[in-house]
Amino acid sequence: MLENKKGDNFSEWYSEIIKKAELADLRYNVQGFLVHRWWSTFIMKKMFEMYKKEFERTGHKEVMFPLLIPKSNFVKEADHAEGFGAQVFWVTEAGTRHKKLEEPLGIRPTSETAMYTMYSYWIRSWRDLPFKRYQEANVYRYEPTTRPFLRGREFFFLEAHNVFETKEEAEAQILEDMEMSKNVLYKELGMPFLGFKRPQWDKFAGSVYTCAADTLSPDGRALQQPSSHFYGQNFSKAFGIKFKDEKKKDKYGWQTTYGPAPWRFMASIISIHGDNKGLILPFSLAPYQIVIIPIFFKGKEKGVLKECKKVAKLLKKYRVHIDDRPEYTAGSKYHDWEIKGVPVRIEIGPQDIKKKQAVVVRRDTSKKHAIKQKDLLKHIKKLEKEILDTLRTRAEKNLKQNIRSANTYSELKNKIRKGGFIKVNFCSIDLNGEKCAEKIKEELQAEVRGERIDKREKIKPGSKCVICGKKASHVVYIAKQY
RNA sequence: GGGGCCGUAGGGUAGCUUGGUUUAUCCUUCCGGCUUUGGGAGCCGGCGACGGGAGUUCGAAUCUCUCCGGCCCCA
Repeated sequence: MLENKKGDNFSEWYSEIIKKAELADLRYNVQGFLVHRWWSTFIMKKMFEMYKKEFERTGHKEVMFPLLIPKSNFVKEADHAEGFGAQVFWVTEAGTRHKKLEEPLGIRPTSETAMYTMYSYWIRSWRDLPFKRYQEANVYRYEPTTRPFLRGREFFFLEAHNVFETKEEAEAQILEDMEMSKNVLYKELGMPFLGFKRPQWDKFAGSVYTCAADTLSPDGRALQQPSSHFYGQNFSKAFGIKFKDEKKKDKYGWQTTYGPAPWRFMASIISIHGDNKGLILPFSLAPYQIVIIPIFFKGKEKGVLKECKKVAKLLKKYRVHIDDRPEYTAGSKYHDWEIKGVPVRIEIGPQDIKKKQAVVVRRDTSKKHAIKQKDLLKHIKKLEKEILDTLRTRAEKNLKQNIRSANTYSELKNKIRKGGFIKVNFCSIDLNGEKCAEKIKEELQAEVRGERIDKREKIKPGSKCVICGKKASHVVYIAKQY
């Protein structure tokens, strides 16, 4: 059992789990840069793999771009340069004598300005389009405050950068992005989210508009997961990404990007699925999917261990680990693997050998069953699916319970205190709604997350903005955020 | 970016107010040995620390400044 309870003190619980599950070591002395231990590294690699599969399925090709961006590239798109300016680390000198570089090199805070100089060389014809590329890249941002897996100065990231012939194709990509988010986050990882089109005042620097998936943290705050940006022709004009169309005319490409961050998925995995015993991992992510604990009794160690190996062999299609450390008792091993979130534990002792069975304990419900060895593989297969379903169902129930509506400002004020998403009528998610959003920010410390894009929500005629009382044009969701 | 708290072995702590009998407390981890294992076992022995720098002082874990790092609340 952890010292902090998830429900009582979420922040402390979160820090404790990171330490005790050996996800990260916080003792490295550079702020915002995290040392990842093997357990979290393995989990993140799995999430990268899942995403790479999605990218390949949807016709993206993988590339690798340099970390450093010359200043002259970085400033080409004015809004982007302004939006990211304060967050860029600059490399300005080299060597023991600190020789000054001729041009400052920015460490990518995101890779638009690295990639698009090359895109302008590569894209010449309508035949080159659609042009869909992605890369696995760490990005670096000088963030004022940092938290492990939530906000870092080094951020583990995938970014897709696509170019299309038409606006319509580009906007369709935003929906495909949302589908990828759903496939990975919801289907594979059991993490439900809401898809939003962000208000204009909250869009990515350089974009026309931004869409994003928000998960809900157990402390009631929204956490932005993958985001997509529709760039229109902002970057293609700034970087000269032009092609000849079928009528030999020069045209600028229409662009989108999509950025899922497995690093931040870790934050949601921990907080959404974890409990007071520690992390809970679905099979797809668990470095060890099954841990076998031999129950040694004096003089019977060899037989028990042999039986464990036999069972491990039956389950060889899974990542099985036999924890045969003799210097620890069974009980302490249970705790170790519970904190780390191993989805299934199997106990094998002299009793089980006699009965040709194994004791199977699932991490999500703590239910314990003795299973005959001949049925074991089938049983685990079932558990693999059931555990993911349980996690997803639990999370979904929690999300649904935390979406509420408010018709008046005082109702909003009241409900937002408990956290979650509050659905309201709102004047506008264009810039002229910003004043109302600022009021929400100042008085309620909450944000307008935007209107849903994964679900059509029409506004009823005659509806009024919950803040200013003027005619409402959007149904928006308001939440406190990370 | 604003505010608050904090930094003593691998982890958690006592000591700090009032500078000096401190050879720096206790628990845990770790190492060696014995013993034990169905929900955090026990005994014996051992290793291991005052975040960095500067200052005040006869003397600094203790006071001052500064840097680095961490946590919490808010933006």
